[in-house]
Amino acid sequence: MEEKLIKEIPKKSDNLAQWYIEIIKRAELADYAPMKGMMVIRPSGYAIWENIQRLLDKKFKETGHTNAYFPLFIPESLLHKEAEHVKGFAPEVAWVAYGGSEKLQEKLAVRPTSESIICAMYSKWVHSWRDLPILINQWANVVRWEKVTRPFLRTTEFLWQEGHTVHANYEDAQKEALTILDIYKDFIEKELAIKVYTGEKSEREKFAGALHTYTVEALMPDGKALQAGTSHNLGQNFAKAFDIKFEDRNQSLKYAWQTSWGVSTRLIGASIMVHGDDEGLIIPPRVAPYQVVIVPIFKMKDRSTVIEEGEKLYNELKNSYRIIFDSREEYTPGWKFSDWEMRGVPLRIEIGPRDIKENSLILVRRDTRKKIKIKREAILDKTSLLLNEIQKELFLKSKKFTEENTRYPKDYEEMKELLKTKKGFVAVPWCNNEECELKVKEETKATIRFFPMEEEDVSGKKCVVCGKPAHRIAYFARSY
RNA sequence: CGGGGCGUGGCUCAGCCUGGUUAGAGCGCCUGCUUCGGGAGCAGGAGGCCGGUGGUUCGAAUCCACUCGCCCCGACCA
Repeated sequence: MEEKLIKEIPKKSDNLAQWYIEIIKRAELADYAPMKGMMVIRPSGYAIWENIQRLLDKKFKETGHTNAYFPLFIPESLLHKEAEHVKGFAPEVAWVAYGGSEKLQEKLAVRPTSESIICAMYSKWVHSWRDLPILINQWANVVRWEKVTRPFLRTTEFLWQEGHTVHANYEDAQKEALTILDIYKDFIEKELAIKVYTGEKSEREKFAGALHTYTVEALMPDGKALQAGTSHNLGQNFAKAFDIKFEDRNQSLKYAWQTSWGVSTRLIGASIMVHGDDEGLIIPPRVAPYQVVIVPIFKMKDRSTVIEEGEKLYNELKNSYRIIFDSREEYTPGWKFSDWEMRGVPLRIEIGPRDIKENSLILVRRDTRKKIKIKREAILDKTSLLLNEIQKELFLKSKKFTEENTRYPKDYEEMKELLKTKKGFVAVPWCNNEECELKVKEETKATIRFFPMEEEDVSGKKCVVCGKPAHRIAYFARSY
């Protein structure tokens, strides 16, 4: 039992990076495509994404957003309209220069994000204050020519949603950006069971062309932070560049205020890393492709009875849960146990002659791997109860880890020591000076991940690096 | 993009240093029988232009050059 069953995969605790890519391949979430930096999201991985889409999309709709779809290609001239934006994305844009054998008059960028093409359309659609707000989201793929790639965490092409909204004033845009930030936090904590911090990005780290960038940051088991989602108040930067103007109630012409925000398939990567263990994946019940697996156990003479009872059980549960009945005969029960554990199915039901005779069932939680014997008739209640408990406890575990690895050093020396030995987040008073930020980066490789949303009182406190009066609390960490 | 490592059946690898008939193992896969409450057993079987290109040689998985891909560690990013 204590012996490691998954062969050929390093222990998560020994080598997170290796474990991560091996488990993705073994659990068939994704596979490497024959092009550099690209992957195929296989059915098991895509099912998680579909669950993420379904749950998030519902929240977007509830808050007044609608979906649309904009083109994959962006003419070079459009991409260049907002100066900061181009500068930020230029190194990682893929270009189309030919249509068939004809050289194009103007190169087309494969969208690295869609601000420019969407803003070009918005400038046609926005005329009056009555046209506002525009609250559009799109589910799409984008391409960024990254140098270093990792499945789900950073690939050349990835799937995401990007919301793009237009408002009549700063306050409305700001409110939108923060509403979305809350949706992201709530979603990641409740559905993906990952503890996150929310905060604002520093000038250096903010989105190219944004006024404010807000972020949702999660801590991975190796102590590195992962940006799990971002929400930007774009101010009027894009409106000015793309000429998005409207006439307000007082008949004066105003530039519009905008936001954009997104989360990507990176969330799947975060979930894999945060919850998995040496036996494989642990997928939070709320997004698991299969929430329950039924494994029948039988000797040949019991076969038909057990299969029959198993099917009955399956039929009872199939309308309430995503469930699979693994009646394959070419594998032994023990093999199936390990296989489904590796694939991260949160709950397993074992049914065999003994259970049928005793009118009972064995349930096994993926996270604790504890066997629980229950009355046959309690199965609906118990399934619901256990899935909820697993979901909750996965989050509590993530929360505990994140909080235990968030530290408050007294001075710069201690901060450097913590970043070197313990990793995780360090929260320190900060002067808002980029020089100090760069110094920390140089000496510790850590960057400012965010300034927390809940403003802390820093009066009388001094910047941990330079000793000048502090403006805010900053959370530093090494990051993905 | 710099430093390091690795490419040999589906997977993990041996063979390479010191070139020489038919390229090996374990796992997986296929067939059959027996099994089945934590990765079952036996018997038989299929599957490989040794990442690619070029060179050296009578002869290359093995030596040389180039190239592509993947992983790890650093500089940039969801």
